[in-house]
Amino acid sequence: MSARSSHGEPLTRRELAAWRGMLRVSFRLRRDLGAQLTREHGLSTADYDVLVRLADDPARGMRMSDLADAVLQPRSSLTRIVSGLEARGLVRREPAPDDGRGARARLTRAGAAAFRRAQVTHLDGVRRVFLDRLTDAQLDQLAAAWAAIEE
Amino acid sequence: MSARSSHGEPLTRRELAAWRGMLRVSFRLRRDLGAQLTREHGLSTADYDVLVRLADDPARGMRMSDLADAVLQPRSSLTRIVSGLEARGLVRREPAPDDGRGARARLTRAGAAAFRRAQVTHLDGVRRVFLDRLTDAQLDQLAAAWAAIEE
DNA sequence: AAAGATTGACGGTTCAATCTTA
DNA sequence: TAAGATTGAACCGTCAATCTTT
Repeated sequence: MSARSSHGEPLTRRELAAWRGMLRVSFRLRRDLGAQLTREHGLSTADYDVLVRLADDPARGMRMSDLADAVLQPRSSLTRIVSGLEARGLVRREPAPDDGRGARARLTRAGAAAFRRAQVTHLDGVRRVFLDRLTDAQLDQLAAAWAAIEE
Repeated sequence: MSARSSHGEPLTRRELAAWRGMLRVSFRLRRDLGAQLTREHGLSTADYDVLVRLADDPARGMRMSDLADAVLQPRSSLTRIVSGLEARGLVRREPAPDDGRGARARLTRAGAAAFRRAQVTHLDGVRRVFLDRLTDAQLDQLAAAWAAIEE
């Protein structure tokens, strides 16, 4: 039974299987599903993540700063992503109503429609390569693990 | 009890927790540990992955094509990565002994030493942000999930 | 013709510096 | 002075085209 490694030691077999497995699976899935989004909808994974958040509240949109935090991107990356979406007419920028420094990003009608279309094929992909291969118990185990890691 | 979603439907709460959690955790961990590698050792995550593989057999090294498959990178990406490592004296390229088209990449003495140094702080990081927060049972559950996903 | 590997060009990401308003 | 946001420049990763050897 391989237990746990400590400082200076290599990982045990059990630790390696859990850690390298996550790296491999998440890398491949993000890459393959991202390629599908690009091929079929012209969206990068980062684009899609932003649309997901904006679709939570299509009427009000979101403050640029909050949006950046929500999608785990630096402010500057978010600016590029939103600029790209705006250039394609999927998102509109508006000055923040209460704070002249800020800006809000909001889905356009076309953006909402594009998102709904992309979401259907994307979620089908997530089910096919991830959810359908796991039992209900495994989904709960994974969720518990993520909660433990994020405190 | 939320069961399973199907075509055209949004994900259930259980499905969302498992899927989004993995995306968030793997993205953050890869990003933060990668930043530490860059800061303290001047290596990208991709550099480190290549060194890990080459360190498996420091004497013989590895065929470029096989190395690319092992680290899940396209051939062209691997060429860039190895060129960078070679420019810093950590890796050496040699013509394949049996096949004039091929090339082998092999760790230099300095490369092996740099890898051992980086590995210590990297594995400490992996333990701190990932392994130490999970029970033995959870490690086994994760490993089983990765196996199910990869068939 | 096919396989191994590399290169040119492009898009995406990020840091540091900058601009604007509070 | 600080916060919100953007921009310039550099870096990385990838595709398509190319070169070399089989």
